[in-house]
This record gives sequence, structure tokens and C-alpha cells, in this order.
Amino acid sequence: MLSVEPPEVERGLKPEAVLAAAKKLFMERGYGATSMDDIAKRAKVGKATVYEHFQNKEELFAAVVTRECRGHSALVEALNAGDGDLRARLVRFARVFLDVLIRPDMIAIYRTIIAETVRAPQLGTAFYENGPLRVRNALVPWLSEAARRGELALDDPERAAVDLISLVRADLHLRALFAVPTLPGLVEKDELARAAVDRFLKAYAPPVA
Amino acid sequence: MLSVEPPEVERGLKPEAVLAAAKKLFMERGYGATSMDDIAKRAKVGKATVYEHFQNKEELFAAVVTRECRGHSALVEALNAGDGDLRARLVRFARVFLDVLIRPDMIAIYRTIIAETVRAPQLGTAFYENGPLRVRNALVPWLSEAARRGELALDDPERAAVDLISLVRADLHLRALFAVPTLPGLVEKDELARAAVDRFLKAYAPPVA
DNA sequence: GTCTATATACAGATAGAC
DNA sequence: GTCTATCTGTATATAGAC
Repeated sequence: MLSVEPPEVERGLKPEAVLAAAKKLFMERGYGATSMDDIAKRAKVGKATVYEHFQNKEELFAAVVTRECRGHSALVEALNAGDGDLRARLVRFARVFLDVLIRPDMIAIYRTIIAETVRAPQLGTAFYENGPLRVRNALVPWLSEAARRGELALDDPERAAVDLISLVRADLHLRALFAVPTLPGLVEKDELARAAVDRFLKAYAPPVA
Repeated sequence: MLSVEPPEVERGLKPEAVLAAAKKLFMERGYGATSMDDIAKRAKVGKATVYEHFQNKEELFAAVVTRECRGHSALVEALNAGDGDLRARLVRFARVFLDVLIRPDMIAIYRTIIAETVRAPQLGTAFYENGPLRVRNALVPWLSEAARRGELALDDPERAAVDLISLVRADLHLRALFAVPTLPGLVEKDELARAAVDRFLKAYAPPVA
């Protein structure tokens, strides 16, 4: 017998649509400029349905943010994947990092969360610890190992991780956050990643003995 | 004859009070969460008076931002002031830079402008060009000169300026923007400034020949 | 669970007295 | 220029039908 009832798969379909719409709108317009009406309209559900699944606007926003923290996970995974010498692996990391960092949707997430940190500090802290900090922490054991092999001279691996990230990020993140028009293309990003890693390697080069 | 009329000094006193109140509230609560009523109340003027001097909320916000761009000028001035060798001057710059960067009111400005860049990109761009970019540009001729004297090895002074700033900024700016509790005290800032400059000098050290 | 219609509150902006 | 009082739109959140 063929059923015309909605399949089991559709369970939780509405909340999913609400989350997707909320993400899109929060990121495009920011928290304050997005209304629950807009979200309901875009998700093609009634407004009361939104409130059925999320207690209020603040909680819906938090749900969106929690999800987006995982955007950093691609980076963390790229760290352990692949082989090659130290420089090749650092360059590969730098390249992925750059890409993710200034992707329009990632910039939108940063903007929106930084904005709401004014009134909801714990939201900002949670994002930082589940996002940027995890990337840094994933670099640490890797750099420590390189130091143990004598390829790097460092006494503070966490600081070294921060420095590597800082050199790769350079002014690109701020420029993107402030909507300064000139952003690098694909080719330039390759070049920037290589240059940043070279400078990092020189700053942390072991003495020539 | 003694006049009971308000003295000439009081000309423009109301607009000044409005600007001060607007700055305080915009920075504390963000643009969206601040109402024109709040601003008028805090400035102790009628709401219509606010609209007498500023066409609308957006323009008032822009006026506040324009003023605050000058917060970076202290940095630019600190660059040309004082003497000492290259390292000493770089450390002095780094120390001032760190201080200004994570001062609560500067963080508030960054947060608020980044938030509004979503809907008013030209505002973000203007702030970047009149703030962070000016600091970078002020460093350029100074680093170029050091390179000419053979104290640094660099072919791209702008890139070197960005790297110096990046190493000093490290993760402190992001941590502050996301309200991560642990921020450095006075002593740690001295230490951080010195360490960052040392790493910069090593990354740009001329060949020993 | 889902919708339409609505209660309630407050925002930005203005009219008109002084 | 400055104020009080008000217009008008729109936001969050809910009541009640299905």
C-alpha cells in the first residue's frame, strides 16, 4: 500500500528549516535587524511554529551559533591529514586556514557573534573556545613534535601556534570584517600562505650550530 | 553690565552632550539595542533636540564613529616620538599598541563597528582606513629606513609592518572581542611586547654575512 | 504541531508650543 | 533651539482554531 503520509524522514524537518532560515538571515543582516517574522516567512512556516521549537529569539540565535562552531572542524581535520615535510604541512594548513577564515559565511558568523558579545558575553566566549581556540590547540602537539625532532626552536608551543596563526591571518581578517574591498584571489592566497610559513620558519629556526 | 545670558562657551554644548551620551550607549549596548529615547534621556535633552542636530540615528552613529577614529592617533604619534635603538623603539611601539588595542572602550568601538558593517559596509571601510591602516602606514617609512641601514632584511615594508602588528596583536584582540576572561595585566603586557618584537627581529634579521 | 490573527510594547521620527 | 506630546510602523510573543 502506498502511503501519502509524510515519511519518517520528515520528522524534525520544520525545525531544520527554521534553523536554516535563521542562520541565513542572522548572518546577512545581523541579530537586531532580523525579525522572527522574517525567519518564519523564509522558512515557510507560521511564526508560532518557530516559537514551538525555540523559546525565544535569543535561544534560536544560540542554536544557530552552536551549529556554526563546527565550521572550524574542517581545519582541525586538515591538520592531521596528509604527509610531507614540516614546511609542506604548514603551508597546507595555512592555505586551508586562509580559505576558511575569509569565506563570506565565516566572516558573517564572526561579525554577528562579536556584535552580540556586547550583551551576551558567554556566547562569545563559547564560540571562541569551540572555534579559534580548538584550531590553536590542535597545532600545539604537532609543533611540539617538530621541536623534539630539532626542526624548530621553541620553548612555548602554544605561543608558537598563536604566532603561526597570526602571521597567516595578517591583516586579512580585519579587512574582511570591515568590508575593505581588496581581498586576495586563489593564486594570491597560495602565495600568502607560503610567505607566511617561510617567515614563521625563520622566526623559529633552530640555531645553525 | 553683567549678562545672565549663557556665555559663548556654551555654544554647541547640547550637541556635545548628545554625542557623549550616544558614544557611551552605542559602545555599551550596541547600535540596535540603543534607542534615541535612551540617548536623549542620558544627555538630559528632549528627543527632538537630538533630531535637531542629527538627521537620524544612522547619522548620529556615524558622527560618533568618525570621532573615535582618532583614538588611533595616539599610536601614530608614539611612533615618531622618542629615540633609542631599533629594538627599543619597536618595543615602545608594541607596548602602546597592546595597551590601546585591548582597552575596553577600543574593544567596544571595534565590536560596534564590525556589527554595523553588515548593513553599512562603507562605515567599516572608513574606520579601517582611518584607524588600523594609518597605524600600519606610519610604520612603513620607519621600517624601510631600518632596512636601508642594514638592520632589517625586507623587500616588502608594508608586509613587514603587517607582520609586526600581527605578532604583537597575537590572539589578544580576538580574545577581547569575544570577551574571553583572561587578559594580560600590566607586567604581562611588557613581557608580551618584548617577546613579540624579538620574534619579529629574528624573522627579519639580515643574513649574518 | 501548525497555522492566522492579535495583544502589547516600544522604536524612530515629527508637530507645535515656548 | 528646546521641549512635551504624539503619530506611525513594526517588533516580540501568544491565543485559539484546526
